[in-house]
Amino acid sequence: MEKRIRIPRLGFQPACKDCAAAGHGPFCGLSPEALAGLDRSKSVGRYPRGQILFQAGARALGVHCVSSGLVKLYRVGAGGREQILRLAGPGDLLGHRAFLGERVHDHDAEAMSDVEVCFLPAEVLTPLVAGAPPLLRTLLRGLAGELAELEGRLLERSQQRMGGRLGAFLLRLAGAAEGAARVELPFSRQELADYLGAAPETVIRGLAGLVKRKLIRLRGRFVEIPDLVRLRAELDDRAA
Amino acid sequence: MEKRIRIPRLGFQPACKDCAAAGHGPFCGLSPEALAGLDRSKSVGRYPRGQILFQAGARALGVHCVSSGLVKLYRVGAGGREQILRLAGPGDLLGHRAFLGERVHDHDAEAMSDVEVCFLPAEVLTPLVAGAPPLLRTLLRGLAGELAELEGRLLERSQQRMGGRLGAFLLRLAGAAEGAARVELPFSRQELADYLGAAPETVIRGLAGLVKRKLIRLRGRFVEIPDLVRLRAELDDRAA
DNA sequence: CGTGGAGTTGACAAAGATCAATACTAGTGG
DNA sequence: CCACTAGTATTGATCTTTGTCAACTCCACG
Repeated sequence: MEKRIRIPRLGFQPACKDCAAAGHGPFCGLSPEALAGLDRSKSVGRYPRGQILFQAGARALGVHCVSSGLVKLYRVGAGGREQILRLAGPGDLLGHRAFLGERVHDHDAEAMSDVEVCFLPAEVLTPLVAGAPPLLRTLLRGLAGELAELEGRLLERSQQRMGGRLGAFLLRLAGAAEGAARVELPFSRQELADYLGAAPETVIRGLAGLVKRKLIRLRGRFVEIPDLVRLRAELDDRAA
Repeated sequence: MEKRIRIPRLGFQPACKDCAAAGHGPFCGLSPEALAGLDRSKSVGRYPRGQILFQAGARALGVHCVSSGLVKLYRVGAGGREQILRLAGPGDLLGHRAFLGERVHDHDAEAMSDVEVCFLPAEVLTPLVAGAPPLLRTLLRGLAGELAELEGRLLERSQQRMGGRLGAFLLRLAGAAEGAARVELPFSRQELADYLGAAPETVIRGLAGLVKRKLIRLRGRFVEIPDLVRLRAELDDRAA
């Protein structure tokens, strides 16, 4: 998001304190010793434009920190279209979410320009995190999870129409149920619309569409899903 | 997100360990002593449906944890329409973002049903966070910031059309500049579309529209904004 | 000069928004 | 127990925005 990429072509290794000095790095508040420690344990990679840094599904082996250039983080939706979730510029972290939260990357990272990226391996970070109070670890995990969910909704919003979004939402409500399910909508129609980002009428028509295709039945505030497997399948097929 | 609200009408104070036992609370991994400590320092509030727990702009005085019922977190867009960002059910935290990150709530919280909500005041939490390694604090702050940004994009996506979203994006690129600005789009048109969640043609037409209204000028990859104030004003006015 | 890829424009189709009318439903007061 | 009313849900008609597909332009590069 910053003005522009200046490749420091003098030093071999960018020093963390330079990133921190720029003011936007994640390590701003750290002591000089801590920064020097980071410098010792990190490695630096240079990647050409177009290079993939990691892909969804891969385990996080550590955390990246962009030194120069821009990296795009994106998810690929059903139709193969990308949703760019975030741009990471100098001082921004990559892969921290997977590392802190859930083990596995849920998006891809690709260099949009030639980039220089520092890498802090798990060996360095794990003890740091392990030593923290459990409450904080829990908070980190929680925030990572919220972020993942929100990114999912952003993807959904741009790449699915109402039917698909509704179906996905109902499946989330149904949770891990098998076979059939009966879920209570915690919402008025207006609120459902506010959640899904649409007009109430559109939501109602979406529901009506699912009913017509016999994927759900409406019983007031309750929704019956006679066949979860079929609903899931229909959603995967096309944007439904 | 869970099945339904059961108000435990026996005990006066819900115990944290009960939340944790349910498996989804944020305090699952904590030791029994730690949980008991939380119980001692927390207070419990009961609110009727429709009650506002906090509003955007208010300082976070601590962190809430839902014990029973459902709370909706939402932002209100320009036209007064709500975008629901998250539903918080039993075991979910509220207001942690503002507390950990930025001081001030950036969304409202309202009880969707009668709710029971525990409150952990800042006095209890601050020392806990203050004692943590700075790196973790930084990570927490970073994640909180990412969430805020993403929520902003979700709101934008549902409540603004292409012109507005483009304008907002350009203003973000321009950053704190005054008067006029000239920003470089770090994207191809296709990538810009992937970022904004639209077809490339729609993006181009959106840009063309802004050009026609003389709010921007296109110079290849660069965009000139002759009058930032005017652009901002137009965006605020209507969904533009 | 071609040639290929990105960018742009136009014509048309589809999804969604908006506005107005109608149907439900739950609560209220006879 | 029956209207009556207010609020919510639903439906229909119509308009706007966006997506899709195809043509065409504009460079950059060989």
